[in-house]
Amino acid sequence: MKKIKVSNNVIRRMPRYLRKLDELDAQGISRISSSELGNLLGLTPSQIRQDFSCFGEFGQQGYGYNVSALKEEIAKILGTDRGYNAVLVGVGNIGRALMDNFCFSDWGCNLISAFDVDKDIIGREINGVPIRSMDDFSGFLAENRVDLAVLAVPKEYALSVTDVLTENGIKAIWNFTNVDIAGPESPLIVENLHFSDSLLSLSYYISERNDENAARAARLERQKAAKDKK
Amino acid sequence: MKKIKVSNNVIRRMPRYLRKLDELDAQGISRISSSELGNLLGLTPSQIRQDFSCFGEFGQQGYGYNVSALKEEIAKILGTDRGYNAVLVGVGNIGRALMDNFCFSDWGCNLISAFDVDKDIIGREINGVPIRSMDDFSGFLAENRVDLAVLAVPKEYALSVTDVLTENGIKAIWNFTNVDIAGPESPLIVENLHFSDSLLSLSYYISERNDENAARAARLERQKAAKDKK
DNA sequence: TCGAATTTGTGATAATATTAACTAAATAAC
DNA sequence: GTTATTTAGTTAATATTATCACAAATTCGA
Repeated sequence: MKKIKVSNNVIRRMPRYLRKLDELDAQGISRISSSELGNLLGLTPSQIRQDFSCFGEFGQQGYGYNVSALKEEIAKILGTDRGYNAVLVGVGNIGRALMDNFCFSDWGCNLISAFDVDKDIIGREINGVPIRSMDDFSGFLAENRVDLAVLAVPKEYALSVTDVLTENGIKAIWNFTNVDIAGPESPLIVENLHFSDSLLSLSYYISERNDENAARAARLERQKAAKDKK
Repeated sequence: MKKIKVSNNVIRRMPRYLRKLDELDAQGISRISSSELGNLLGLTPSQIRQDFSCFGEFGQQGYGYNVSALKEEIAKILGTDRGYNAVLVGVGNIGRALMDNFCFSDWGCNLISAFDVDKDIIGREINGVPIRSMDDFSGFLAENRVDLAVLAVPKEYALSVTDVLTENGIKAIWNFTNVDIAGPESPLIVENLHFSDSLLSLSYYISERNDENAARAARLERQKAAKDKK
């Protein structure tokens, strides 16, 4: 087991492993080798073994990995057993969708409160989670451990609300706004879900494929023309 | 300008450049150097120049880059000028949030229709976008060019709906379900927005920092104890 | 107009990340 | 019980990515 800092790329793959293992476990599959897992995920067995080796030895030569044990290990590595408390800031459309649909507890997080400025929804509850006024934010934090804030306010407010969060001692933010809320120097831990970045990447890949197809078609066309001439 | 295949990492950075340039442009800043941009984004100037050099020469020695010209170039690289048509499949919470809040046209996409199976919402319109029945999906595709589908159905239906989409000739999917809808061999272009993966990464980084802090505290504690003893 | 100061684009280099090869342990077959 | 097979963990090799360094082009103040 290596003890050096684990790279970003590895961390980004761990949740995928976890999801796949969950799926296999649900299917009643109890044992898997690195090559089988690699086939399922489109990764090389080497990479999988190397990734796991960052955190320990979870397999058995000649056997492979026990699915449910490995699942537990990875879940633990990712911190799902730490019972982090989250608050949602901004109960607009996205925030609402998260409260309704996203099962925080599946991933070891407790969504303990939501906050908004809209008087019409303050005091209500969605899925057992109360919506409080931003005025009560600081007081709430004094009485509750909060490990992360889910930022889902309209983008115009992203920066000012981030200031409020940091002033109140929030150290980690799950950012759904389309704005970069922390500069390179910031001590905040920020995880961005920039929808537009994602869509633009997709747009690029579509364009790339279209261009390839167009080039291929043009080549065929030229060949055909040359043949007809002859 | 290099003509080799542009790497994934580069593509993932391009949208960030675009967003920052948009911001600078809105602030009336017309000129920027790679080092200034690097400072804003936490990247090295070299990397920025190298990234851009994959696509052409957009700068000017001794001057830097013209913000709005560069913005246009990058937008074009990402395909925002191609007028891609998108359809939304699944008008639940997330789908609804996208229709209400996400401005597809800002990124060069036209959301031309949504589809769902819920009779109560079929026939309605949100933000000018009509909601149709999945029964009409195939017919709609016959009459309209559709470049990508936004998949926002409950995860139980993710795979079966993906089958329907591919059967109907959809080649690219923006996937909001928490499920991997395409294996390694699939010809589909899939861009995933796995919320849970993102949250778990955040959870890891929080845990990592907590552990570091705990280790530091323990070290100080030991030092203090040793000193007291003496 | 000139010369110093900028700043790009790029080839060379350094650093990372991935893949392959190897070793040893465990299992399965006979 | 012995042997062939499987397969993890690890070290080495390869490939990819990021950074450095510098020539060439341009700007800008004097």
